[in-house]
Amino acid sequence: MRIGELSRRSGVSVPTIKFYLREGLLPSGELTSPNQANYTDAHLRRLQLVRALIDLAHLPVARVRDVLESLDSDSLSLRGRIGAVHRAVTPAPQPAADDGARGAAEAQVREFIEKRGWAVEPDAPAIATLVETIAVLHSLGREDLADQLDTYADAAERFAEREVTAVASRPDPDQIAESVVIGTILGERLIAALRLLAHEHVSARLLDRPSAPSHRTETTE
Amino acid sequence: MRIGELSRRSGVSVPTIKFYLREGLLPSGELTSPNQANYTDAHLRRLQLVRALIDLAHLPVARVRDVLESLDSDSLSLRGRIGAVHRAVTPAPQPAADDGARGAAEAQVREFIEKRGWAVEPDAPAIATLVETIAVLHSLGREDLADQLDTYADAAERFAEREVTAVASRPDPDQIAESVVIGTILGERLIAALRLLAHEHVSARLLDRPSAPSHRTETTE
DNA sequence: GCTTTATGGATAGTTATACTCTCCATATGA
DNA sequence: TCATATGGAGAGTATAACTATCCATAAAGC
Repeated sequence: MRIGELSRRSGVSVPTIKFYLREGLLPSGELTSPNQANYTDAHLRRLQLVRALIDLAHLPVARVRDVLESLDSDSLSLRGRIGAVHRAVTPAPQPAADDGARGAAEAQVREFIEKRGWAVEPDAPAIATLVETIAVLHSLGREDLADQLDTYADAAERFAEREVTAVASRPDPDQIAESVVIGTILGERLIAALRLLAHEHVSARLLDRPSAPSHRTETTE
Repeated sequence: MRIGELSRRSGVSVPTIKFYLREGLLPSGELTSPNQANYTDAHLRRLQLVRALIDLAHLPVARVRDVLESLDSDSLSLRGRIGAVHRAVTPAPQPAADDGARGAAEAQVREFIEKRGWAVEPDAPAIATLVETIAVLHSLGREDLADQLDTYADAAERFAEREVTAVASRPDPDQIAESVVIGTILGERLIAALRLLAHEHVSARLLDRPSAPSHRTETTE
């Protein structure tokens, strides 16, 4: 197919597709003449993935490129791929806590990882995010959340076990690579959305039922 | 304190603080004369919260303003506040799936919520995100993830129960409001970071141990 | 065969966001 | 008293993500 059909089928405008081609988010089609190229279903699929990463996961274009590059390099093992996706997806966090709080958080995280027996590289980008988040939680007085790390980690471990198993069982290496990307990034959105809904449900159950008389914004059930 | 000290103590530059004042992210200090104002520890704290939302949660300034407005309106119940924070935090997702996939996803989500007995408003923003995410998962061939909704929801419910309880037990209504914001937004980062670490750990355990000789981070298989 | 539309490729322009800079009249502090 | 800081307002800047315009050529419709 040519760019027009690719555009129609994906819902992405032709100029935007051209932009993605320039930015390396989409490989160019096979040229049949100097100004005609042939795009395949693989291009369509890739384009859908790009839109998912940009529109749904809100990754910046530069990060999407990083993700896709690691996806296309076939010299990586599954574990290597997972690491590459993590690095592409997790930017080094802007420092948002003061150094004191960060130091304490670092110690807490180190201890936590050791207690858990988690085999992770000490410079994994997620660790920096975790440290910064905990440091901020402490300086904002929500140490209770930071102290529940194990509760969250238990669930995270269960998720990870299922997810890694599911991904590893795919037959085709290309599918594996793509699945890592999709599962890591869209899975996060899924969990976040469900958590918000659960908040609504639980707050309705715990807070409206027992006492409180009339709310306005909400229908009282 | 005056703006200089606020800047030194928060690590935020004076021009940026002025920008936040203009944008309504920070209430102005009490004027003692036409060009002298007095800032308090509450300002410092608010500023730290703003930086956390911007640097750590990557909320755009306009969203931060929405969040803080709902935080400052004291006419809302706890449940109302939670809803307001959700709305401020969850942008309507860009359509990233085709209409067919979205329709199917909508049905799946409706059924799922009913089966769970979750009392949520049908136009909760998280539902739209959930629908769009599931639609994309389907059109990218990862229906297995979308089919595990209950696994994720079980965990989300456990999280929510703890979190809502913790927040509701705060004595001061102002603290409650702020806790909702912090817990909702930073809690998500916490969970996401732990999930990534768990991925690393689990992939090391499941994939390196069984067979493969020595990985270093790359190659082999 | 001829006109209209579409295409690949390149370059320039646009919009939005998040600051950052410059002024100015006034206030503070050494 | 005089350099420095302040509140407030307006203009300027950097970056990201498109969007528009050109052009020579190719395909499609008549």
